[in-house]
Order: sequence, then C-alpha cells, then structure tokens
Amino acid sequence: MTATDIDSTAPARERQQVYQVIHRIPAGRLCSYGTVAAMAGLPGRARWVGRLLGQLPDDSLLPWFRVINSQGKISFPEGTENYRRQLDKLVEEGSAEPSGRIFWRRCRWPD
DNA sequence: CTCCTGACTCCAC
DNA sequence: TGTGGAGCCAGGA
Repeated sequence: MTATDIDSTAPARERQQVYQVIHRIPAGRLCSYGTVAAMAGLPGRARWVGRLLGQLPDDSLLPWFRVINSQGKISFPEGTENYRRQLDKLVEEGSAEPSGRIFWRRCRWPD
C-alpha cells in the first residue's frame, strides 16, 4: 500500500459509513444531511453527503429519499425529475403528501 | 412562514 | 495553485 493509495481508500471507507447510516433509517422516517454526516462520524460535512447521494446509481437499494435538508424540505428545485421521484417515495411511506407537504417534525429520525 | 447572511467543506475548472 | 458553485446549516429579520 503506497501513500497515494491511502487517498483513494480513506474516502471509500467514509462513503460506507454514510451508506450504513442511511440504511439504518426506518421506513416512514426522515433524516437530514447534517444528521447523517454527524452519525457517520463526519460532522460538518453535510454538503459532501448530498454530493454523495447525487452519485448513487439509479437502481441503488439505499433509501436515499429519506434524507432531506434541515428545513424539512426536498433539496431539489420543485418540478425537477429528482424532486418528483423523492416526493413519490415519501408519499408511499406516508411521510409526505402529494401536494409536497412533508411531515418533518413527526417523521424525524432519530427522535 | 419566507428571505437573507455568514460560515464550512468538497469538487470541477 | 486559485476560484466559484453546490441536493447544507444556524441564526436573525
């Protein structure tokens, strides 16, 4: 293992930590980017988590849609494809209404 | 409730 | 090597 290898393996480990946390979010519950980052042992790196989720494959089994911003809103511009996909999922689980209203306070995780 | 600001990190040019 | 934008956050008006 050379010094340059460390640079590529360390972030990979941090990614797994983040995936692990998101995988732990129960159905019908919600979590913020900042909280996910903190629980993964990466405080202050909420934006990095957001960037990470943006790179997830379309067929990922990870419940990425249960992650929203700290204001209880979907971070995509309203009307975009991603916004729709995420909202539909949340509606399916009963944590949001088709109108776009999200039950952030009620579904927040962990309590 | 909404809009604005300052602070912080990561990545693509 | 420097700079600016991004799926953020907290606080205040």
